[in-house]
Amino acid sequence: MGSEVTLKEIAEELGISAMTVSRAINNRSNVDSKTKERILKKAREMGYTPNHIAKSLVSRKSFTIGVVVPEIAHSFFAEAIQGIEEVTFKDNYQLILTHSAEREDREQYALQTLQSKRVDGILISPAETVKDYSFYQRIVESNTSLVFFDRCVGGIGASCVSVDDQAGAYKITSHLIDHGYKKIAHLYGPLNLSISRQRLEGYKKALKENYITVEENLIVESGFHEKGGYEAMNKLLEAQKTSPPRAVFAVNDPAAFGAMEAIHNHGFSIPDDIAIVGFSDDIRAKLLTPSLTTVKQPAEKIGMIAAQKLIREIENDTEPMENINLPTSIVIRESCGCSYNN
Amino acid sequence: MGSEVTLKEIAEELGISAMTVSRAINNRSNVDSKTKERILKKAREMGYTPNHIAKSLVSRKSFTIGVVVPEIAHSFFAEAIQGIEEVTFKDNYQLILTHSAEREDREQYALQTLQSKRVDGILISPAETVKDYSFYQRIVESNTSLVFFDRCVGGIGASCVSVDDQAGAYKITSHLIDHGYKKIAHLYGPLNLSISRQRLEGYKKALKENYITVEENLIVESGFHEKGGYEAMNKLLEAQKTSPPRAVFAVNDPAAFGAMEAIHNHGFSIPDDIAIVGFSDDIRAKLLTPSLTTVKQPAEKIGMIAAQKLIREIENDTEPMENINLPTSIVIRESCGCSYNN
DNA sequence: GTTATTAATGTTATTCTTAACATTGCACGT
DNA sequence: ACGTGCAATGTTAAGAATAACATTAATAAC
Repeated sequence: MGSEVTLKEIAEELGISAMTVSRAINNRSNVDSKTKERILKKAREMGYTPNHIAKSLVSRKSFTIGVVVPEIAHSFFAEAIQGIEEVTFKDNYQLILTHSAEREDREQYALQTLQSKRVDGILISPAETVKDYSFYQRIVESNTSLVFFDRCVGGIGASCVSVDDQAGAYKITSHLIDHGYKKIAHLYGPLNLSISRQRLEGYKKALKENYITVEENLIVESGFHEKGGYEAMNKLLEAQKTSPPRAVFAVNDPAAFGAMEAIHNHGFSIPDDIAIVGFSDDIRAKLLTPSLTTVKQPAEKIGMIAAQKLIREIENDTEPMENINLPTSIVIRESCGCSYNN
Repeated sequence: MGSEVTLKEIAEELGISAMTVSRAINNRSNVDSKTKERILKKAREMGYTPNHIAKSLVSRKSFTIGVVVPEIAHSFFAEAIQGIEEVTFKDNYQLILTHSAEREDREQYALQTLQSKRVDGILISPAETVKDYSFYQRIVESNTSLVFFDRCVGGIGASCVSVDDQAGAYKITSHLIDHGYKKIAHLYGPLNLSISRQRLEGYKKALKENYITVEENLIVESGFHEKGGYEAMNKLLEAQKTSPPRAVFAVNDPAAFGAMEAIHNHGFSIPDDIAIVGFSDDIRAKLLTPSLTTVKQPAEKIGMIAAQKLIREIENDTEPMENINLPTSIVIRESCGCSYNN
């Protein structure tokens, strides 16, 4: 934050008041066109840059949006952030980016900092470990706009933009059933997050509608990451040693990647012995051998729509709370047992 | 930016001055411990959050760092950003993230906005189209710390953190030569960026040291992205129809991905007909068939070191300008012709 | 020629916090 | 008892910009 030129300094140079300079620079009416030109010229010469900090203090508006994600370097979030930036850039908002590393304490710290910076609104995808929602509640009550994306927390009056997780899970589980598989396992995510619950529901619904009994011992918690997927799948294969599941639906692609490794390590072949599908369409899904059949989430679009919703809530007090679910599509590749070219 | 509690309001509630409240909250000495407790209790009750905007105005320091990248969703930059955030988080700086979409006008606009927001420093990886460096010059002169990362611009007195591109290019080209390949092409990036020039130099150096003539018609511009790599490789294969190159060194992995597609489309096999190597170790490199031999850049580490350097420059006026080159390592996979397991 | 009107510009106060200086009041030494 | 010293607290101004109100000067209207 170098020493910068101020309106007052321009005014002194020209022997006029700071107010007139302010008016000229903000292109208000009621400034003589000659004066205005003199001012703009001098401002350029002196290298004036408006001070948004002072502006924000006066206007009580920062044109800044806080973003909190569990991981920046995960392709879904990186793409979502890119979508968010695309929208906020157009509307002249800046982005303060923080990441929680899936830790509740870091997330709370980040939220506090964002409030101190007086962001106009917050976009958040909560850490998977978060149990205490009172923090979100307080933010909403404090009159800072808050929009969840991807991972939603209901019941606190904040909007959420996500995909129709249940429908996506239902569709891809049905696809496994269409292959003729009966013994289908599910690796589920943290149940405090609605996306995990929704995907679990979609899985169960597909089984029930096809008269397949839901077996609780085929439903194992994996979390959202490779390691958890690997461990969960190992556990499942150890427990079901005599008759492993014929197919697996993992809560997301990273968990599926981990599970695939476990399946290989147990000497099974994918998809001939065990088929597997994921959820996300991670950038790596199509490159694996075999490539992973999965549910495509429009990550960038989720980011864009969430940002648009947030900006509307910031700029319009009567904007209603809303849950927006974008449609998913299933991406058929090899790991489900379909033959696949490309 | 909701209506928030101020120091003054706390002070009025307690019938004391705002200054004392400020002192208590900032844990200064010279506040009676009983008073302090009363203040902290009341502040908690009233839900006080310090106003960093007002603080910044007084202290002329924002504890904010601007980051400008060409693309957020490219794995290298996503990882670098994660590294940056890791460091800035520890030192209590916040990150304002912008992306230029490889466009000079957007980059300049972003830089202007960052200056308006009075960031304490800027980390930038310039867009590949940038021709005019006077903008960077002015930022440095205006006394805002500026550190380049990955893509450097020399001669304007700003530090840069990158990898030793020339050495990396030299190593991987030498590896191709060790395979016995003689006719080795290079797809190069925008030459206004030093990383492109350095990699080109490393390539040439390896050829020369091995008494292989550098043939200009084997050196084709591809840019940094899939599409450019695809087109450049096509062009090369059309031009050299009778005797295609035996191996290709692409300026980065995305360009290599594009080139691989072009090679396949021409009916050649990788690596048996044409070997190819890249630079970056993109998250997808190991998953391709064949997997891509490449130069590993420690993306997250580059981000961390760049952030550390910037913070040192912000906090210490005498911190010297410095070019930091992190070592690269080559990652042997299949596309170079090595057999490879894993 | 005098007043009404309005465009152009200026002044003051405000946003929230804190640095710098000012004041109060108590304990202590002699 | 009286100033000294210091801890605790208060007051004022500053930081950059702007809203709200105030003033000036010039033109228009009669």
